[in-house]
Amino acid sequence: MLDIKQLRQDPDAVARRLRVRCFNLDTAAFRAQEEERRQLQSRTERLQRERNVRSKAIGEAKSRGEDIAPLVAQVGDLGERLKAAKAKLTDLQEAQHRFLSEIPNLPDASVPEGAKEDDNLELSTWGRIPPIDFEPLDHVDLGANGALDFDAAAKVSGARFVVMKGVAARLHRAITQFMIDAHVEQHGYAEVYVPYIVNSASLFGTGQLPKFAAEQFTIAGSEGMHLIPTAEVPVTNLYRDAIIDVEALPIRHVCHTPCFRSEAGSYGKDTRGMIRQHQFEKVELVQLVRPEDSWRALDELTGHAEAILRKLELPYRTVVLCGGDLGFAAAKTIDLEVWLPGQGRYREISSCSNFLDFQARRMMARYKEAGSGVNEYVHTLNGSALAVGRTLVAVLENFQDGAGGVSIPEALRPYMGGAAKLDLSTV
RNA sequence: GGAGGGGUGGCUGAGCGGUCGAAAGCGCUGGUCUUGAAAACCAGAGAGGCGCAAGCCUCCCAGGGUUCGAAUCCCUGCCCCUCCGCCA
Repeated sequence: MLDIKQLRQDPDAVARRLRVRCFNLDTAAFRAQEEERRQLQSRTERLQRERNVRSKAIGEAKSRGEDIAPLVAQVGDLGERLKAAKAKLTDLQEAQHRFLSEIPNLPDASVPEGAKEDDNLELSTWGRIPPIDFEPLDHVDLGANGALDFDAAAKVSGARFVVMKGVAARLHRAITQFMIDAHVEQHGYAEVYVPYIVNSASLFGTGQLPKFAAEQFTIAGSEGMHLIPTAEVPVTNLYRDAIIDVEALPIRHVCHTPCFRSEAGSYGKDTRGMIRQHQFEKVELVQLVRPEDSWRALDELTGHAEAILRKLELPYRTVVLCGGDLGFAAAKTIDLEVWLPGQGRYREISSCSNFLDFQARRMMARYKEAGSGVNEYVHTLNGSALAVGRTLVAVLENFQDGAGGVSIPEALRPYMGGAAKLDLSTV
């Protein structure tokens, strides 16, 4: 949620900045709504004041033992007028709130202009794309002997699911454990376990609602309950409606959850393999920090995600998302893209964002500034570190030996019973 | 699923038709004292909105209702706790 004061002060400036992310802000509508709200609010508050004053006078007269009948008679239809004014004001305020709720965050000044993925800006690359002297297979072919069973998944569930078997399932689990341990032991994150079903208030807090209801899986017959699209939602919302002890900042959580996405509107995109699934696992990093620390925190958090790729010896590049590719709540996002030999290109494996106070304002996550005692919004950040399924794909494709086997990166071996090689020929 | 008890400020918790936005304790902030800290003492401070300001308005889980007036009474919903049942 944007600061409405900033909008009131200079709607055109806000609109200009939103154009970087290809969002068109209707400033005329806002101004009209704001003018009406202002008038209605002051009228309603005048009526409220009058009621308060009169009622108080009646109370005082009564305590003195005087006859209150004439005073009560004087009140007349004040109550009715107040009720009517209040109802109109409530409607207007709700409309304004809805309007405000659907405006995305302002992109940071460093965010490049651009409408789509191709306009993202490469920042750096790491690792050497391995010279493969055979025709690399993609993960679907590598797992074709049953390790990655898309047909089984289609039978029990439908499209965009996978069944992993044997060594593939174990590798998936190993990757997860390895990543969580690294963040807890080396990067200073506190592990949390959270519900996979959340209420609407939580989805509103992180920005998935009201605008992106179609992208969520909603539990039928259970009012307002949704499967989480990412751990970001339950973890960040741990601090909804809270005034956090300043000593507790920065808060850093690592959380492993499945993620559920309807992928509405992505028909025909990435239909092969497990790049885009309705259900996938992710190890997520979430930070809540003091406002002055958030940009540094974004660099650090991105570094923590990068550290995983480096330990896994996976070549990758970092890109900064252009305005048009930026998520609703983010002020800036750095994506990590891993090299996939099977596709011959880089694919997103992590997305690290600074939301500034955008989410905090939606969920009233504050801390009390020492000294001044003023309540300030925290800044929130999160990033995948990493998406587990895509990491599995990257390991399989980058470490394939050309003979149906896959060597296991050093870092994962302790989690694979010490094995150095994966045999995918049978399950 | 059955029966009961609750939801009040950062936290605990009192209030149960009118100077109640709310006692008290803890925690917090400033001061006194101290070499410094702790303790003690004094003072301050709930959350949000509108307004240049003076100031005004809202908020005691949420939504309705009764009333001149609701934290307080009534209805509905949500959530929590205890006991019984069922259960990984």
